Amino acid sequence: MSAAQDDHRPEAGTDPRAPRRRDAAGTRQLLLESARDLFATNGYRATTVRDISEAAGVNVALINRYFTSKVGLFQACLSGAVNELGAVPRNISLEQISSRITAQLAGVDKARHPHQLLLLLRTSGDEQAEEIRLGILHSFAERLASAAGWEPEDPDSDRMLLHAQVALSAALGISLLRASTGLEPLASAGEQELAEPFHRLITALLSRT
Amino acid sequence: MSAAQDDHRPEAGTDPRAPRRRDAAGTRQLLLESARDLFATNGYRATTVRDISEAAGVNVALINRYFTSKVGLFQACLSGAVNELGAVPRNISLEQISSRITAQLAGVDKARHPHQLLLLLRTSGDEQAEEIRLGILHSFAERLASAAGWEPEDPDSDRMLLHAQVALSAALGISLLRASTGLEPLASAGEQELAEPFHRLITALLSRT
DNA sequence: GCCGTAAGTAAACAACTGCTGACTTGCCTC
DNA sequence: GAGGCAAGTCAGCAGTTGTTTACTTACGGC
Repeated sequence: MSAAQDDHRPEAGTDPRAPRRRDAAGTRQLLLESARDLFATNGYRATTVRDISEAAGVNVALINRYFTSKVGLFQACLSGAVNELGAVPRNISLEQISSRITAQLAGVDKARHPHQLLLLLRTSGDEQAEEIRLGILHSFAERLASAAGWEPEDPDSDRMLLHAQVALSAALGISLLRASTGLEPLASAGEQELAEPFHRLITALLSRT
Repeated sequence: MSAAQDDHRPEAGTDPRAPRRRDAAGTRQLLLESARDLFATNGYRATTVRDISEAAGVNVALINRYFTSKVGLFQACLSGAVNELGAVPRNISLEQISSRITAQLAGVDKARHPHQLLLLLRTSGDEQAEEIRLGILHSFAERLASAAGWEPEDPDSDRMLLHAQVALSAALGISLLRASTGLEPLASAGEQELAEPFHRLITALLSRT
C-alpha cells in the first residue's frame, strides 16, 4: 500500500469495533478510492453503494452525504482520475508516451490504482457523467496526437485525431480485455511483452509519414 | 428503437391487442435477438428481463421458460453470436480479414445486429458465460493469427498470438468507444475513414517480418 | 466543564430486480 | 366437436437497490 493515501485512513491498525475517528475529508477520500476501484473493476451497475461503503469501512449514508448520490460519487471518481492520469509533460515524445501507457496497461502501480484507465470505459447512464468521461477521453486523444506533432490548425487535423483516438481505443481495449478475461497470453503478459506490440501500434498509427 | 426487426416476428403489422400467434421457436428467436441487442448496447446488469421481454413484445415469464434464467439467455446470446460472426473462410488473407472487421466496426448491417462485437465485452459475473466468452475471444484471436501465417507449432507462437490479441483488443476498443461515447471524429467515422488506420494497425501488428 | 456543531449510525422506505406458480387460451389430433 | 397439451398470461414473492430520516456521539471553542 502507498503511504500517501494511508495518511488519510484513520488509524489503520485500531480495533475496528472502536468508535470511528471523525475526519470528514479522510472518509470522503476513503470512499472515493474504494469507489474508483470497484467502479473500474466491476462497472457502474454491478457496483452497489453498500459494496463501496463496506470496502471503505464507512456507513452507507455517508455516500449521499458527501456525494449526493451514487452517480455523484461516480462523477467525482472521473474528475479525480483525470488529475492523476493527466500529469503528462507538455512536449513528450511519442516513445515516451507509448512507454507510459504500456506501464499503465501492465499495471505497474496496480496496488495503488488498479486499472485506472478502465474507469473511462464505464458508463453510468447519467448524462453529466458521460460528458465528463467524454471530455477526458477527448483531451487524452488530443495529447496523444500532439505528441505525434499534431497542431489544431493542421490541414488534415481530423485524420490525425482519428488515428490518435484509434490508438487510445486500442489501449483501452487491451486494458479491458486484460482485466475482464483470462485471455492468454494477453492477460498475463508483462510490461516487456506488452511494450513491443503496443509500440508498433503507436508508431504505425501516429508517426509522421 | 428499430421498428421491424425480423422475419421471425409473428405477423408484424397486426393489431398488437390481438392475441399473440403461438410459435415457440419464433418467440425464442425474438427474445434472443432483443436480448442480444440490449446486452450489447447497455451491458448485462443494465439490461433487465422486463426490458428484453418488452422489446420482444413477449411476456416476461417466457424468458425463464425458454432460457431458464437471465444468464441462461445471456449464454444463449453468446453462443449464437459465434455462429454469425464466425463464418470466416479458412485461408483468408490479412487484407480481407482487416476489411471484414472494419465493416463490422462501421456497422454495415447495424440495422440487423447492432454492435455484435460488443457482446464479447459484456460480463455477467456468471462463470459459465465467462468461459463461453473467453472461448470465442480466443478462437477469434487464433483465426486472426493464422490469417497472418501463424501455425500452432510456431517457435514464437506466443508472440504472434499476443499480437493478434492486441489487434483484437483494438477492434473491440474501437467498437466500444464508438458505441458508448460521442468521441469525435471516431464515433461517426465511416467505413472508409476507419479502414485506413485499422489496416495500418493490423499490418503493423501481424504482417510477417 | 459545557455545549453547539458536525460526523457518523441505524433503520426503514419505496421502487425495482429476477423469478415462480397457478391460471387461461389457442392449436392439433382423434 | 371434445380433449390434451403446449404456449402464453398474470399477479405476486422475496431479495436487492439507492436514498432518506431521525437519532446518537465525538470534537473544539468558549
